[in-house]
Amino acid sequence: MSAVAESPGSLRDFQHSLPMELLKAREAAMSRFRPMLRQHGLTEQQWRVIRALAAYQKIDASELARRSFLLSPSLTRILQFLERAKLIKRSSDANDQRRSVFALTAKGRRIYDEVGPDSELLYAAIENQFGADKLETLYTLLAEFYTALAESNTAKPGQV
Amino acid sequence: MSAVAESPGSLRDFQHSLPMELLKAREAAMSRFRPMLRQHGLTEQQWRVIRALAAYQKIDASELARRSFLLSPSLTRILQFLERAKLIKRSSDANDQRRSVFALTAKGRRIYDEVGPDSELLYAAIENQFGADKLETLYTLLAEFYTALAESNTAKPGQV
DNA sequence: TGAATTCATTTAACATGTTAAGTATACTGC
DNA sequence: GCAGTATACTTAACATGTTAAATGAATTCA
Repeated sequence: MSAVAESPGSLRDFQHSLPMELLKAREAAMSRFRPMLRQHGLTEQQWRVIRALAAYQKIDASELARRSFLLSPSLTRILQFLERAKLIKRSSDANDQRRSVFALTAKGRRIYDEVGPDSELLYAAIENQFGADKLETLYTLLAEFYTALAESNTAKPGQV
Repeated sequence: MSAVAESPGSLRDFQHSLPMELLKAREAAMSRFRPMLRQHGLTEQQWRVIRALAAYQKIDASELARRSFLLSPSLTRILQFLERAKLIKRSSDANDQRRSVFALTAKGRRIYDEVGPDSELLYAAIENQFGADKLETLYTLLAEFYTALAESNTAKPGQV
């Protein structure tokens, strides 16, 4: 009984697992952003952190983890990297010595202002290529999926 | 001019970047599979490789990379791991000395037969919770997205 | 046929993902 | 006010992601 894929059209056939389809779609998009980010010397995750910081000025690591959807060990390393690169500045919360709060430096904001437009261009190209309406539908469906499943899940990235 | 998020409802607002939404949806699903796989001593990626091998008996590394959507350096390491764990067996292609071909061992097939049903249960739960029809729509949309973008992309995982 | 090129896989180096454990600070209830 | 517990990170260890380069075997074609 060698388990060659039975019922080839079935939803959960190999190649058709949901996590893999999500991964493939994500990679289709990321393969466009990654080279651009790399030219600015950033990884995808570093850019997510910078964006979060650009939007909120001063937030602590926990909040950053939630907003950039990173697990705290990854975030710790990324913050160390960005700090050494002088793109962000760390200070400590006076009311709670456990917390560190972070903010973009002038250099960090400069990079944000440089990368932002490039990113918008790529998004626009994707929207154009796939169709704005379908993209909207996809966003909605993904959000619904996330919500439907997240309710009964325990731990998720960004929820340290 | 501190760049606090303008137009909060816009499609490309922070938190609403497409790669991140795809990541979140994927994580919502994977957070269910990961603990189950871990109980069997497998990672997600190792399981993807085993599934591919279960479906195709004997395939070379390039084909495996395509079907499990892994980059070749990752696949190399995973194959070394699975080989040491005696779940797969490597042999060399007589017609092309550059290629290695792989197959599940008896032990490998046993694990496949054990994990498969557990995996099906989790899929069924997700299908149940999100709705089979919406899940179908999501699959379709993801495939369309992937196709629409992949055409003009150059390199993708699994395409070494 | 043999130099040049392509192809399949591996190695290297660094960044992130994932789980578990550690450290220090804050909080809670007695 | 202090023991016990919870919280906010950080470190450790191992697996994978990502890019570039290396190695060795096939292929091409002058």
